[in-house]
Amino acid sequence: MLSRKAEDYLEAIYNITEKKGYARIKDIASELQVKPPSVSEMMDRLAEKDLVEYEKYSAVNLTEKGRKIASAVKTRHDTFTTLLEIILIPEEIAKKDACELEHHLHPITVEQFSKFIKFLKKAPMYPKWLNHFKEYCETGTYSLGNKEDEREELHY
Amino acid sequence: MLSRKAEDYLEAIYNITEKKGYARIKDIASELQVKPPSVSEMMDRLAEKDLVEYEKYSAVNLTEKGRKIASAVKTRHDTFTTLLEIILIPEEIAKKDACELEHHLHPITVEQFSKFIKFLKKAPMYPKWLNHFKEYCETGTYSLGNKEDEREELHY
DNA sequence: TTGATTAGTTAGGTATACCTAACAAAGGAG
DNA sequence: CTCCTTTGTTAGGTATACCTAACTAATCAA
Repeated sequence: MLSRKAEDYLEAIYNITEKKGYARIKDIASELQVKPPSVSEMMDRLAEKDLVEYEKYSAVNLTEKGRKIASAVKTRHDTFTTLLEIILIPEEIAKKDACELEHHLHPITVEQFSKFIKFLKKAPMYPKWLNHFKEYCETGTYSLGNKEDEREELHY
Repeated sequence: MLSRKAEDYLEAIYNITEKKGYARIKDIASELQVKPPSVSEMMDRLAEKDLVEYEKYSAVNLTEKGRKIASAVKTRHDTFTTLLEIILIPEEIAKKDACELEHHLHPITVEQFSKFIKFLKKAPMYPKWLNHFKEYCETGTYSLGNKEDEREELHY
């Protein structure tokens, strides 16, 4: 089993490689806010598990196996980013919290969150619904001006 | 700052104390699925931080400070249990995943999840809406028998 | 009240994941 | 082509959180 942190490193390498074609130790260190020796150490461990190709003093590449895991982690990450966006979490916080969420939840839970998001977004009323949630957050009520409206709009 | 695990121990002590009036080392160990020495060690650390009262060889009690933290963690736990229930996660998985979710998410995120749940549950359409989500999970569509219905019911 | 059982502690060890300080390799500029 | 800067590694240390094995305290039963 891969540790939470190992997954973080794979995802970071994946993102950096997407952006600039290759990942150096210092890129990974800066992405994950750790010092280079921590990265070196992790690369040794990931290389041992055949998740990265890594020659000392040169760039790091994901193996096919590593790339698959990274991409799965990224998908989970995107799912949770979307969810946090829906519940109106400020971007900076969402970024951090998506990282917390993307590890160690049961695959069924991740899948259900993903379905839930799709379910919400698919409904044509979704934008309106979202506004109502926004309003609910601000005012604590569903009220939309008058009771008639309220009764109407409650039907979400 | 308190570690994720320290919070787990506090919550466990809180739950056990609620149930049987006092918490023994072995109760905590069995609740958290660890061995007694791990509990002893953690109790020393929690006692040092004034979160538990702990005399060697006797029961453990939360201090006022510890009880406050434990109760806050429990509230978060309940929030996430409810959320996982809404998205139809089987109980056993939900139990584990709520524990994963209850730590280290930004307070704003926890608060918004909580508001989100209240928002969903407050709507009179909530039970029907839940059934539609259930159906969506099973069939992948909103269809409810015929197109007329579908158009109608899409308005969530 | 003593002796076995249960409960808890202590000592020592493991794994992860981080750090700093000191050293080594790579690569560009003169 | 050598020197300097940047980059990366190695060595050694820290903290958390777990474990097993061995020992000690507490408790209950005969």
